[in-house]
Amino acid sequence: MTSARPRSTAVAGAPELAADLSFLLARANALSLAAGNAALAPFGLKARSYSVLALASGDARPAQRDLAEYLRLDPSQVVALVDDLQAKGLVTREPDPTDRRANVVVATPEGARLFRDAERAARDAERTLHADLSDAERAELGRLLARLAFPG
Amino acid sequence: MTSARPRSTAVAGAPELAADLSFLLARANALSLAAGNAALAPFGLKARSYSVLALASGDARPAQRDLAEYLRLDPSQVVALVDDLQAKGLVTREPDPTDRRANVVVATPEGARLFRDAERAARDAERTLHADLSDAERAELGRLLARLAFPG
DNA sequence: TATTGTTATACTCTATAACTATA
DNA sequence: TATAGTTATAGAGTATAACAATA
Repeated sequence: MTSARPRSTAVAGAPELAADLSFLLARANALSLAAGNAALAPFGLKARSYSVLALASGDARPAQRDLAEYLRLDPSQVVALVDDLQAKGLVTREPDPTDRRANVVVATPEGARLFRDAERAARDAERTLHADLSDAERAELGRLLARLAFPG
Repeated sequence: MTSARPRSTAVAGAPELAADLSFLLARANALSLAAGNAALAPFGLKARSYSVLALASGDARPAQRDLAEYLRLDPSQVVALVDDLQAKGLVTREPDPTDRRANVVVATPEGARLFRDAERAARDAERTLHADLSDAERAELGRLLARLAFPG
């Protein structure tokens, strides 16, 4: 017979970290990332590759350097992510007419289609994970997080 | 002469991810983690070891398994973290009188002292990072994040 | 001179399985 | 039979430096 594990409860109420925004951010992100990766797995994507595909599917026509900045990745990591997506036929590297050093990353039609399907699954998973927040609270959280994520 | 990089701006305004709570969470966390690790480096700590030291400094008397659950780490990672802190004389492993399998992790006096100093530095760094949020907004963000971080 | 993309390398982090001692 | 801690190991993620082509 297992006891009710009172120690665990004590830790859960510990004041040392519960008031720490950085810690809450880290823990919420860990849960979100795990749920997101699980939702994206059937599409052969992870959070990273999904993000690259998302930006490649839009109108921004990002160079790899833009992806690195926006996603806070090292340019060398972007190389590997784009290599992988390109090998799967989901994105292409197009020469940037205004800068011959740069590759513009663009989704193929299949890539754009897969992104739309994956996006729906990701949104559903997020909705489930945040089920106990109201729409207004989700919107407020998004506004506050955006100010932390994009200062200045 | 460098141009104003209009592409970057276009990506920053891309609607594909900007509305994605998971993405905002990931990006905000990445910035927070980088700032936190930088602030903790002078103390020989990182976010992980700081969190362990924080819980060991409180009254919770956590077993390693409690630390693993609360910090969302694998128990084998906790072993390495506690080994490191113990080698530095900041925490000790005490036998749990109620369960001879379990080690209770407790801060030494030096550990508790270092934590207090590190905590101040971490709080200052966080305050700087979140300078454009009001106290009320910070509190609201904490409430919302706590509900994501500790569902149920 | 500086920047984009690339490669190579090393380092950290993470996930998994197996083992021991206890429960 | 299950759990706490440990060990080992492999894989993923991250950071760094160097290079060729181009700006």
